[in-house]
Amino acid sequence: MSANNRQAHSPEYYPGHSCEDKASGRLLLDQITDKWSVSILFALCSKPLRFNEIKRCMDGITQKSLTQCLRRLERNGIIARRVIPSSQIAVEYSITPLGRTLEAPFQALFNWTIEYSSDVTLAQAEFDARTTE
Amino acid sequence: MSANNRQAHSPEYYPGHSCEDKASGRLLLDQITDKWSVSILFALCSKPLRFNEIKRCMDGITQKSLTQCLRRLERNGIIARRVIPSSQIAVEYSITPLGRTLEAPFQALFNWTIEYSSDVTLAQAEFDARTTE
DNA sequence: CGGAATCCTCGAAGATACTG
DNA sequence: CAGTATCTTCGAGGATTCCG
Repeated sequence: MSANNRQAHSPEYYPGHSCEDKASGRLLLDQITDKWSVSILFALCSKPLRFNEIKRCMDGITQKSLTQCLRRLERNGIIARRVIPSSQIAVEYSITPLGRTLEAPFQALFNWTIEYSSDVTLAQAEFDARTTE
Repeated sequence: MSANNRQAHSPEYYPGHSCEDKASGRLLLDQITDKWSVSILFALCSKPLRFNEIKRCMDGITQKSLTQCLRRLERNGIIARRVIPSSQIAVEYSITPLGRTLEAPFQALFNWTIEYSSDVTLAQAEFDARTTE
């Protein structure tokens, strides 16, 4: 807001929040807006899924990446991991109440991609044409 | 270098079913939810800024990363680049109408990080305690 | 001032193999 | 089935230099 002050080492250009909010906010965003997390969260929003079920949805993901992503989401309290004892090991992942609170913001972002994807595509084409000539 | 040895990374389009929407949506999300784009967009929401002004805001960003990020945002039609002829070259970056439509979804996400950061921190502490013992 | 061009590193992500 | 354990590669990102 009132951020006309320019300093070399402590930029204060942020509307309404302090530097720490901004930095930690971005750090947290990095944790949850990565390549797969949004898709995984959406998948789990409808119903709990098992490891390989998720893997099948996220076509192209490796087991390692999926494991890492699920761990991070679990650590951040977004999803829950439940081991189902049976003849074959089964692990069910489900969304937590905290994870539910992310559904709306993510949906808003996703809706944006749907609504404006054509505008973006058009802008890309124009940019590419402009820079190729 | 030969492309033979290189594993083509898996195609992102999947025939037919509902995952396709999410996949393409994710591709677009990857373009705009990267490490710096959100912060840059927020910065430009208040007012247009010049290259080094943005650089000063994004503490820690390198010139190269900033250039790449600005190019991508410009290509996607989110921001506009305007060269101001003067004794010294000046380049002003501003948000486009299309970019404006992203402000609300991003703000929602950012507000989430503010609102629930303590919950996440708590979840992390519990997870770490659980997995250390 | 606002970049482009190089060089370089370092860690994320892939491939593969093994296990409870 | 749901992972772990290694090894390797590869490319994004940092540091530096130069330039209109």
